[in-house]
Amino acid sequence: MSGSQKKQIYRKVSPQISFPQLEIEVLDFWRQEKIFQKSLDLPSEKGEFVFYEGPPTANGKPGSHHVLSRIFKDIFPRFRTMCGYHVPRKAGWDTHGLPVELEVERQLGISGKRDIEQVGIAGFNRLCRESIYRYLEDWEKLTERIGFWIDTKDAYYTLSNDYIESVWWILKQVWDKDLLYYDYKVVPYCARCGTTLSSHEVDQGYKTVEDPSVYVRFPLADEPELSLLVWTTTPWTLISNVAAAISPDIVYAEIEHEGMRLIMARDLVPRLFKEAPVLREISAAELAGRSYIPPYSFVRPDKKAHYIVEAGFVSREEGTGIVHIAPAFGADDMQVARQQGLPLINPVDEEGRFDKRVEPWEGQFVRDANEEIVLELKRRRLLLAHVPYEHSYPHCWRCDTALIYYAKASWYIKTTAVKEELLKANESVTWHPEHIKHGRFGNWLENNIDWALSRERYWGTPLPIWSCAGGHQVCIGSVAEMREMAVADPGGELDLHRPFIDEVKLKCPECGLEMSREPEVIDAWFDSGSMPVAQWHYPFENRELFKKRFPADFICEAIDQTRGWFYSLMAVSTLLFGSASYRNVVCLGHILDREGQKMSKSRGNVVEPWQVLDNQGADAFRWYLFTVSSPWYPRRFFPEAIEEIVRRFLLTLWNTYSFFVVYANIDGFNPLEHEIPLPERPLMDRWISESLQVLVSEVRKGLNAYDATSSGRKIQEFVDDLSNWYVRRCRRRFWKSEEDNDKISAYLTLHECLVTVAKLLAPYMPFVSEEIYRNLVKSIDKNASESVHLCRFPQAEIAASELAGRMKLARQIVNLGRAARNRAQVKTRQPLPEAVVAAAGAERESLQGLEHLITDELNVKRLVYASDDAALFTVTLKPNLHKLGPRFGPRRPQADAAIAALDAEQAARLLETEARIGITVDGKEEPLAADELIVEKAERPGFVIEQGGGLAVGINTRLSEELMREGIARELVHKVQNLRKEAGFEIEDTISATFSGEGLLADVARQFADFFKTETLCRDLNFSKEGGAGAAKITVDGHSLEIAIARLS
RNA sequence: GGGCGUAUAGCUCAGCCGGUUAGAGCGCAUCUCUGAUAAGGAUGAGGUCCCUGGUUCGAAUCCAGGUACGCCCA
Repeated sequence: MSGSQKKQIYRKVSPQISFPQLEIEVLDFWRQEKIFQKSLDLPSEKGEFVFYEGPPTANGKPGSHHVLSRIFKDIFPRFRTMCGYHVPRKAGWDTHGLPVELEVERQLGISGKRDIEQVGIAGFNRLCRESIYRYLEDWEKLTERIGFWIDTKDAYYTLSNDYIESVWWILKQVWDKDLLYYDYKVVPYCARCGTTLSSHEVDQGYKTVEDPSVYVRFPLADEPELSLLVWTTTPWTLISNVAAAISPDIVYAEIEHEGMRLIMARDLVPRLFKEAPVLREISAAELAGRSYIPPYSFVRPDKKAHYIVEAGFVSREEGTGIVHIAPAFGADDMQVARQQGLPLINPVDEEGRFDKRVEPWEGQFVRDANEEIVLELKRRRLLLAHVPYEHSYPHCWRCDTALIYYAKASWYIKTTAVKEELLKANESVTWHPEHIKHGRFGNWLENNIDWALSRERYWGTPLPIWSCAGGHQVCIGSVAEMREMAVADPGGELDLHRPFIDEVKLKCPECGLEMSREPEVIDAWFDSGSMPVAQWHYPFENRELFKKRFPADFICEAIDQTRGWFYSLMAVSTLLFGSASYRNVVCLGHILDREGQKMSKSRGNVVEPWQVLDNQGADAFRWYLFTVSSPWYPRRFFPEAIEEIVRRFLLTLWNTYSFFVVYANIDGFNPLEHEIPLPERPLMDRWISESLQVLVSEVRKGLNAYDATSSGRKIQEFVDDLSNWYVRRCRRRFWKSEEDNDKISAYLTLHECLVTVAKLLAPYMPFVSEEIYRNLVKSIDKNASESVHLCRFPQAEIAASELAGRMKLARQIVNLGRAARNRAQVKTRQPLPEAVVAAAGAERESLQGLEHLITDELNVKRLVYASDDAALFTVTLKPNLHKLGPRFGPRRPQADAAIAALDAEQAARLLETEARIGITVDGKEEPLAADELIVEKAERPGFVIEQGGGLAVGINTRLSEELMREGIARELVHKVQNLRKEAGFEIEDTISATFSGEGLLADVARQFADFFKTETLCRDLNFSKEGGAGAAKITVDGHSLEIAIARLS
């Protein structure tokens, strides 16, 4: 029977594999056969599993950090699909907002709102719309290449009219609940972009900067020789000063310093001055109400100002205990001003520049004026000290300009009114990792402030609020409503963006006057938070669909979305429905570079994903990200790390698979033609099959709990066992010539393992698992699913027995034996007479049936159990602290001593026979049970012994003549195998061999001719005196022989 | 200043409920095996388990305080 004449059942598999190449082929297959669509069309007995895609801003090329979130968004939906759920995956794109505008500003070479308006809003917004699509192709390409199955054909776009209309509807609901209001507030403001930033935007731009901190003197009006000492880090706000705040809880003091009399908090004096005598103490009550001479008087206040007020927020830790108040530029200041009826002085325009009232610095950006203001104060001898102050200060997350706090009117959503509901909604969410729930996210909700919704910008969802000169306002909730109320219906298709929407005038339902739209657009975060509703154009369409797909079972984004999308989703759905829009969140950590720095475009340390995808492939990339560490930990990433994955895991798996295919093709083995029940298969098969079943249930459990990491690691361990123990130990069963049950069992078992592993791996590594599945299953079974992704996820079928433990024991013994052999310095190819295992009765029993495995692996003739330990080992006794610690407590040292005093060997024997032994502690008899002591054995000379894990294995190295000759025979086989390999023969090729020369080697060859012929597939063995041409000379232990081989078949 | 997280071998990471000699992979050195493997195996070098204190018979593990780093807030 020659294998090569049989039909090749499986497609030939090369051990030389290019995974990227393979993946491209699989992608083609998916595309052609519409496998993703088919997976959505599968019968779904478990119902819907709802996934929401957090819309990325396609405002730049995707990087490796996007790969991370996109594959985690992929794995769980794939898994759920295989478990029988219907998992629709609608893509989405975040298309509005400042980033887009900035990109266009750059493109046009303009900057700021004035420029934009000069260009014209219509043209500008048209460019914004176009800019969105520029990178979309890159995103879609990457998405497909990494195997992220998401429906990009049916994506939602936040810029679409339908989407906007849904957002309007949401805002109308909020309006109707009276939660939308317009108010002055001091807000973080980017003067360059001319816009207010929401708190979650501010979060993204903190940077450490150095500002001038100044100590300034405010002379009292009625006592100019006595001054208040005031501290501030924003000198430019002194121009807008209206009051000085003190704390009723602080004791103040009058001090003398360089001839000046100053007032400040008593306890802070030593921090500022080495030597400054306290003249007297002053209570806050004494100071309150007194007037002082303001540092500047460019602007005349319209109300009483420049006196001392009391306020709660004044710090006793920092500064002087007296705080300068500029209501236009500080939230606390504004609050005090409201309470005290103080005026608001704001000589700063919307671009952050002083207006003409501040003559010396007119037109200067306020922060840039700091330095000159400090100098000017110094000239007037109002400045006492000027100390650089390093602190974390917010910057615009996009344009990097330092923000200023600025009194502005804008639209707010009163989220604080639903704070309790937000907290309640959060309780219904399962967070991974758990600590986010009551940590970062929970705290954020606890400290909730109203959502600053409006942006004085251009490219965004327009605020659907119109107002009239009569002071009336309406919020419209649909396009139809707008048309109905319009003075003149715009007719036809209307782009709901600015400037077109601004041209729509409404008739005031109350006074009949013409209403104009409020010019603002809304925060793009509100767009993204609206996606559960707006992606369906709900409630105008898809009412049923929306109900079915709300809330999401699963969402996944990086940790920076805590205050971003995670919050906006939560806030919108709570405002609308009073509940959360997601049930499970996987919150990913950031990807860091080799040095542990966050990857970002500005740092220039972004690893191009294509580099990895082209060299190592998507599966390796995915596997690395899934298994290297917990997904919520920040992880360092560099391309070389992926190479190890390929070598250690992918190739191991691939070669196991290729091993199967090579031999199954030689034997024409088709698993469908055979059936051998597991209990009738050899022990090795039962062992690996049981391990597989344990693996299946663990992986299922893990993925159900959104834990891809530990499940993945377990699969990796299994593949290692499969390759490096099962296949290695069972090789001969595959290439022996008899086609008996033993061989069939091996094939069946390996086939089952590979197929099941392919299915387990499908959500992780969708490409290679597809290849393995299709070749091993689909090619022999027309009725099988055409893709592994259309299969059901494996389910554990049999319970594990004690086999795993037995195998572990055997492998431990093998490990010890190998170590012993190594130390004995005898080549493994040289058979040795025996291995001696010292094992307890129970252990011996559990090794039954595994002995040949050990002898074979160690290449020894027999396995012997040491009947009397004392003959092989010296014995020492140790206390079992686990037991004796609790029992003796503080008396343990004495107990230890008593144990040390025992005769170890005698005691060990006693323990074995009686299972107990007595010691005396503090004059008291204390009987010890066997498990309260640990018996350790040490090597005795004469054997090479290794021990560990309570086991000991000795190798007997005595060599007989016969064993020596057998060793030589194996050496000859080995050399000939190498010759075959070098000659490039196929594994199944038969050969003829001619040995030339006389002496020990030839002699051994004759003696072991049969063995030699079987091992090397030699059909024709000849001996001659003289070597022919092409013969190779081999040498073993100083003896030599020439060998020539030739292919027969 | 506050919150959350992290800190274990040169690198990447495991170490549950406190327990005996703290592990794995990669890398390095020595040896070895091999007709599936780009692999496998053995041994070795390499550790202040971030620091300090506490609880305990016993702490990498629990508690408190601190340091460093990351993210977030003020």
